[in-house]
Amino acid sequence: MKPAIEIISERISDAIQKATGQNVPAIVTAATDAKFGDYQSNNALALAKQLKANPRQLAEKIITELKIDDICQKPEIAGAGFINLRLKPEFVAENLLKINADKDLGAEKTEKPQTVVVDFSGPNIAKQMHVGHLRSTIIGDCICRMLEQAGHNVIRQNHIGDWGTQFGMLSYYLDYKEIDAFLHERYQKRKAFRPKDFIPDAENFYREAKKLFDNDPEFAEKSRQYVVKLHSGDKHVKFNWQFITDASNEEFRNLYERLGVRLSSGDTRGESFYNKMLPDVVNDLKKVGLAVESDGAICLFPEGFKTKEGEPLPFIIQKSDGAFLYATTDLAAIRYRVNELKADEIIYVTDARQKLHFEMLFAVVKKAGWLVPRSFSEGGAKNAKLVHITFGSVLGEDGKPLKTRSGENVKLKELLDEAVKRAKSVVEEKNPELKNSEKETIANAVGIGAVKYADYSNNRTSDYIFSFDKMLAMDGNTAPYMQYAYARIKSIGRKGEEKGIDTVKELKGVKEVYLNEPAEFELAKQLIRYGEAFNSAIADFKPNFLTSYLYELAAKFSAFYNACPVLDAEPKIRPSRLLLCELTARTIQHGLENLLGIKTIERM
RNA sequence: GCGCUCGUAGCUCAGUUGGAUAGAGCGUUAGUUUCCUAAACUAAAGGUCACAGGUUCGAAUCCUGUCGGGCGUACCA
Repeated sequence: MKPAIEIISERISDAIQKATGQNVPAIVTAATDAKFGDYQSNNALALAKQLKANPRQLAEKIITELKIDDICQKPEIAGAGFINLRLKPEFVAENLLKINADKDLGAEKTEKPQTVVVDFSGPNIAKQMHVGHLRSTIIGDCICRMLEQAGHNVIRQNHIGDWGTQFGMLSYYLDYKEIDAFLHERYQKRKAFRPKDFIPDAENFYREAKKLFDNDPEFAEKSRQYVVKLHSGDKHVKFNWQFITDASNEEFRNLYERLGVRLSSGDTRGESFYNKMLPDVVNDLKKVGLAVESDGAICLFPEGFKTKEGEPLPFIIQKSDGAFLYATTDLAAIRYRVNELKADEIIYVTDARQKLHFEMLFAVVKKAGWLVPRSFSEGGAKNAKLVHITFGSVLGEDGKPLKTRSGENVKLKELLDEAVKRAKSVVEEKNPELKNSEKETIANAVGIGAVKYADYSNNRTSDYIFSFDKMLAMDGNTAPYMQYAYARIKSIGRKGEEKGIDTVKELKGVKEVYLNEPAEFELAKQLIRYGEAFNSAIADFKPNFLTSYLYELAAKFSAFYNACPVLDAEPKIRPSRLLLCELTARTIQHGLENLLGIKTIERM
């Protein structure tokens, strides 16, 4: 089902074609001010410049050709040449019934589904996830959910850091401290010892190992040998590696589940997965003359990148000691995704600091011609599209990157625990009579939802200041406000039952929609715009377009709720009001749960 | 040094790609409850869109420069 704004755009385009012979895309936006109507077209202003015509006269010509009386009232020309459009209540009412019949409430499917690989989250094994992983994980998940909603074939890839020197270091440390024997024993009795219980220890081990690595040359040397051993498949070292990897993955899965992020073990393709492909990556690039040696390292020099000294900036794919880098792994991953996963598009969700790396990476693979699957190298298949989606940092109240008092990264688990704890105390205060299990459910939904919603509601590209107080506030654009609006609607259903009103039956029987009260009409117009909001959110991968739509919806619902009794309405209009409630609840639920992965609750 | 990015109300942030008198929330002030969850609603006050030029019918948005913050810039990811 097409959003109103798209139908209007098409009509405007046609009218311009007829009036001027110009074939231009329509410029239609939501009106900047309610007094100008619902939508406005600014085409006349833009065209007048090109055609050296008077914009108001041009607007006149356009609206005489404009066939839109099935949707809008008579178009008005205002100001310098704006065409203002006001939706007809009949059109809104009819659309309300249409979205009621649509399980996706007007969110459109794409005409050409693509295979899209989304690379996100990417934590490191042997370490707990921290705030630094929050944004990639949840923004990446939201992007996947939106693409899936649009009908694309989405392949999630969790590029975890499970290889490299830091692991050799840790693995050797286990032997050095004779911890491995302990592990072996425990690992045999898995039931009594879950690998994830090991993670907090692993982190301390990691810290100590790092200290030794930096200060003890012998330890450092041994660590490097362990990397080589792992590389060559040494059974003992491999065992240590596997144990830590399993433990970490279990920990990650727990967090993803809590966060409502859809990432399973099947989506994991860590650095280790690509390890065996790395020599070929380097050799193939050498063969075609793109990779050359420089200061002992194997590098590529994509055009347009400079060092501090103004020299060509290298993209290093093999260090002078022979080791590979993340650049090498990323190259191997692109090949795998293009050739094996058949990606039409690859999306990377990382923080903005990695911008340069991805610009260089993309330049290199384009030059190497790796974006066309090998089986199509004679031509035919088109280049896979590469996209780097960036985001800003999470800052503390002091405006600096969020850290604990001791200067460490804040653990994601602890952050979520705190949010849930705070939500719990609010529930205790507001609704002490609820069962404890329900309080827990509410606290989890609200606490975790608040953290996610706060992130989503900020512009993805800018930094934001993390504040429990703000994200858990009941006023404003927050998860609790959205969840509260939802819970109130659900409460109407329950109250109706108590009063002996069969709301389900009345809803099924609704044939006519009454939008006579301003609050009803405003809410209805917002409801039919869900598809429009979805389209703009997915176009730029900006979740904040969705949250601001949902917030406006909830605000309009609250105004309606205050102004218009539902259960006590006259029998004639009650079904119509129930429909407004029902559609609001479904839209909030669809947006929150399907697209943002935030739980709604029946009661709070 | 060079590159990227940001600077919008006291605070936290939007601003749909160049449109009309720049919008929300918090906070402040003033109201609303015999009524479906007041975790709500209604309204008011609050702005040199960092600064200075330029482009044009029109600029928070585009171009140039200045000031200020953040990030990146050859073997970490």
